[in-house]
Amino acid sequence: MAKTDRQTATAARQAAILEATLELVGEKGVAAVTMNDICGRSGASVGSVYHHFKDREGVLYALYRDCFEDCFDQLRTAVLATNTAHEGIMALVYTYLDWVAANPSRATFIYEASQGTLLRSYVADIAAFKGAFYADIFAWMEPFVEAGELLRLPPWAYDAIMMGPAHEFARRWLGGMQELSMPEAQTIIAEAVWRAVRLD
Amino acid sequence: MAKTDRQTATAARQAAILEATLELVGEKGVAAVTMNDICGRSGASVGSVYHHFKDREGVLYALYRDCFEDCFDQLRTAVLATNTAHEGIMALVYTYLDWVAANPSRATFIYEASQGTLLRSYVADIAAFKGAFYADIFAWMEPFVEAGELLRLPPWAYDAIMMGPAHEFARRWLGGMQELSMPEAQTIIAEAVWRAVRLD
DNA sequence: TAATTACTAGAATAATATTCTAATCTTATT
DNA sequence: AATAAGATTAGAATATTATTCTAGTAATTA
Repeated sequence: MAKTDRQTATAARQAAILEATLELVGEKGVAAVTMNDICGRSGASVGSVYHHFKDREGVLYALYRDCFEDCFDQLRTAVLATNTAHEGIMALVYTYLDWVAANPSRATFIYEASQGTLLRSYVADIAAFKGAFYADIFAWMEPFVEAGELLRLPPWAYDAIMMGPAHEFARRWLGGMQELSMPEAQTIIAEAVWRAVRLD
Repeated sequence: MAKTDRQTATAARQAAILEATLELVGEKGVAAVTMNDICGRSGASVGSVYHHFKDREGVLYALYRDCFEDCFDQLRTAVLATNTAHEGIMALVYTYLDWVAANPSRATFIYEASQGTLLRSYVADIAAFKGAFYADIFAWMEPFVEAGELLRLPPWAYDAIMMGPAHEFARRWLGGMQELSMPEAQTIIAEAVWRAVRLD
């Protein structure tokens, strides 16, 4: 079923709006991006933007979701491809920080938007797709936990312990501290996480 | 030198404005708090608020600073009172999460405001007082590093590794997941951090 | 007491998000 | 091909909000 002209045009316009928003957010930060900015940069009229998205928050949510999906896909692929607990944990940290380095404006936006009440109306949806991702990761971990290679912890604790350090570093790196060496950080953080969760 | 009437009145008004802002931020999130809200809740007129603070960002910065100072004071006191590396690391994590549990709206606000570009004009000031805090903590750690009890790492790595997991947990706990047990989290996270940074 | 400075008030202005109405363009149907 | 239906666009009108401005009041100082 080939796409109609309208369908491709619609997709293109929505993509243009989101792309413009991402650029602007990278330049001025979420809080400073106005609907006018978005219209100007994307070439869409006010009416057009409000036709495709419910409101400003709707635009931001769509962008948020796109960014998250991109990141999650890479993490999932990298982790599920490994065969040992150690490799998997390493892959998680390394791949995440690779993604951050490769997509700084997306990463910055995710951190800006995750926090706070910017996407208040969408918390349920966000929780849903994050949950789906973690379910995959937990499924990957379970055999290693069962085999006594990884600590058994409540689910929220894996998130905090395995991703907390990388997030903390990424926030700082993105916040203008890019002279910090990403490869060095990947090694140090991944090994620290491994020490925290390995069992033997 | 006793305070004049005016000085106490000024301090009271500024405190009222910040207190109102904290309440509002707790109720609706930073992004949704308007100057009108702040005036209404605090009883100050528009002119008064703008007399005491440069602009909306200025109000938020003052509140941010107050919150941070309160938290830092407690952490510093708790950590500097310990005598072993293990006790110090435990105190850091436990005290921080105690503070979060005791001051949920302040903690929420700090997370909302640290991220993103909300306090853009004040990044330098913020970096300065954060830096002063970390300097104290590093000074406390140094002897233990020297003695081979704690890993020697670049400074940014201590922050990421020691505080990352607690921050990650706190963000989630504050974001409506308060059924997660804080005491359990304190134990699990503090021990994980200890495994990550101890040397012997 | 007079002058100065700090503070307050709220109307006026400016910047923004959002809504609305009327067009135009695409697709499906005949 | 003509037409109807729905999707999309445009931009003016409205509403909300931050900020500025002007004039006043109260406290402090000389």
